[in-house]
Amino acid sequence: MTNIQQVAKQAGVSVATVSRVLNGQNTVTSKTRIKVEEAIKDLNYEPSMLGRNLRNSESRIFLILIPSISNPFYLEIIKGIEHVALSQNYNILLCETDSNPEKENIYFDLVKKKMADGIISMDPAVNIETLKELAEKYSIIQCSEYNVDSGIPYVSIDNEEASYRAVKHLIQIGHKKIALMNSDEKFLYARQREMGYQRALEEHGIPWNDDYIIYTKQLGFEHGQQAVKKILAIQDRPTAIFAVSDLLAIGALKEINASGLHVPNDVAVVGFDKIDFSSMTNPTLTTIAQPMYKMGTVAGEMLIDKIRGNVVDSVILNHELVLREST
Amino acid sequence: MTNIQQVAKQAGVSVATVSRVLNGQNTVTSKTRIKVEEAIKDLNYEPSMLGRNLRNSESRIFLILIPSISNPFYLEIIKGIEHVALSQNYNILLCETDSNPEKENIYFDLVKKKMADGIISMDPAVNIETLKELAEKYSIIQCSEYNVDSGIPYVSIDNEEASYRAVKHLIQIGHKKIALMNSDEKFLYARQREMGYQRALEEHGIPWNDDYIIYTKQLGFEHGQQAVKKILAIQDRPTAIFAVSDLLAIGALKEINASGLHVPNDVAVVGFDKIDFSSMTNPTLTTIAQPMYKMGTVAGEMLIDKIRGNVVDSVILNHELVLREST
DNA sequence: CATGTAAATGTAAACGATTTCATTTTCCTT
DNA sequence: AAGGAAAATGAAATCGTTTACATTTACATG
Repeated sequence: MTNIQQVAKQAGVSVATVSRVLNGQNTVTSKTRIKVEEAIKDLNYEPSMLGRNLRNSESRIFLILIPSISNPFYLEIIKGIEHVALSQNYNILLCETDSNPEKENIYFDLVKKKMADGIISMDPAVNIETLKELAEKYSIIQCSEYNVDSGIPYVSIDNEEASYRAVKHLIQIGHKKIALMNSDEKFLYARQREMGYQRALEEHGIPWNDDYIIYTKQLGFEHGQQAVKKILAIQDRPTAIFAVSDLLAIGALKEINASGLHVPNDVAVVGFDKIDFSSMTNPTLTTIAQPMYKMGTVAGEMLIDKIRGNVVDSVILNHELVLREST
Repeated sequence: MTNIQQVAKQAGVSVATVSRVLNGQNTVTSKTRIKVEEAIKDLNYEPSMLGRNLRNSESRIFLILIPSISNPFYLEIIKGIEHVALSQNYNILLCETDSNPEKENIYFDLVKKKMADGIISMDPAVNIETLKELAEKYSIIQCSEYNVDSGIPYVSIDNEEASYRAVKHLIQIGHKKIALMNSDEKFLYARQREMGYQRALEEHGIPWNDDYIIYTKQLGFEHGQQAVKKILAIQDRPTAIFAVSDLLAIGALKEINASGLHVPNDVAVVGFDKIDFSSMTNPTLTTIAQPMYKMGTVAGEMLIDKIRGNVVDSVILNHELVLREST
């Protein structure tokens, strides 16, 4: 493996000069620059990031924490992050935590060991105390999932408002018996979305019905199936369901179909996230579109800013209600 | 940031001893080991991977090349790779190439720059010449998608046999007019699966019909929709479709439903890959299960072997036909 | 107690880049 | 041609580890 010394020797200059050429500094005569460039080509030289990283005390790697790689919602965000990262010569290390603290710690260690320059956390189950502690010494951004008290900058949408709009839509097309398929209330977004649901009902004078709110442990397809069974079994059956995730909604869709009921005639369904698959179901799913790609790019930019030592502010992005066949 | 020097000073030993404690070498007295461990705790010391990586000339990072992060097929493989990687203190850098040579090169450069210790390529569109060249100097494994001539070790399944089994299943349940929804023939797996299709037909004396073979540009949902439209428009309409990817099959499913036909009564559908979503569709999809997780772990182990300088052999894993509602 | 051997520890040189500061070269001015 | 300022280049330190080799320590043996 050829190194910078050998290039310097071949070109008849010092390593400092080679380094300057490598980094495009303009204090190099074009004559010597050419000499160096030829030497680089002759020797097939590729500068080692290992040396450079040590010297610069950086790894040029972002850590991205996601609960599950199988949830398509995150993929689009990741693409956004990646775009920004690559453009600034960063790379991303994808870390699936499975909401498992042990795995989480493996990845946190990575930043302590200087293997990563910063973290973008999208894990709602992340140990917020650990994260806070880490944020004192390292650059961290929360994306989509966040915790205000932590003081860690975040990028997200207005969950309360989005949820309000979704439920209002159901009300406007004539529904009064609207179920909420929520995830665990320990998550901020779950509480926010429930508040939006509540506000929409109140505003239209629809009485509150505890039975209409079902909590699921996770956001997966199967959990949607299970939850909808409970909903369909309610005596005064709801005519509409608002699910806080597309995967839940798709699970519901499938189960409603299976039970012989028709979507949207018997039961209307609204999802949340606008994942790719939400347009592939039968019927296609009305859903709240989060600007996922944008969220990714913003998070990426925020992290770079933070790494550079700047103060960064949290950002709230706009969402959108996408009307499709399920309502 | 505290370094090994400071720990050594605090513990009253040399850096060599600290390093030995860090790496669990047994030539250290338990008395001094304890001294060192206390110093580490006192100073909150975390060894820097940057120094260590430079010294060891390694990055402890795997590069994983996938065409598209959105295709769930790859996710399961990645989980397998990750499992092995973590257990051996490696981390994975996920690289979505979009089958774009430019992006591919960005990532290839990473291994040249020592930012990665090896590559697992799953991209069928990878530039095989570049890969071959790279494989002379660096550790590379092909996973799922491969090229025999390249001489680069691979792990995959027997595509021809899998395809044969899928088509045979359709024949056995009474179908004679079986369409093949294939991807571009430039891919080895596409040619292999077509051969299996052909063999099954021949073996059962079913005449070949060129019209029944449709090629799609990509493996996405929309491509399945488009392709199935062509198939349904054929005069002598097929009663069964074998699609070489679940996403294609799911697209077909949706479109067949939309056209008022029934699956499997009017048209039976078989997919390939057993992605998570294939059990969420209506009806659920009969498909070929590839041992994706296993493929990942094997690929990971092969790569580690290769990095260590061993000779590694290619591996063919078993597949499985999963019967569900669509046939 | 001296001696030899094995075990424990230390010294210093890598690894491969960047960068500060010192030195040399260039080139303009008189 | 001499002098001086500015530009180009070089020498050497530095980043934080690991490890080959040298040295010291511990301990058993005669």
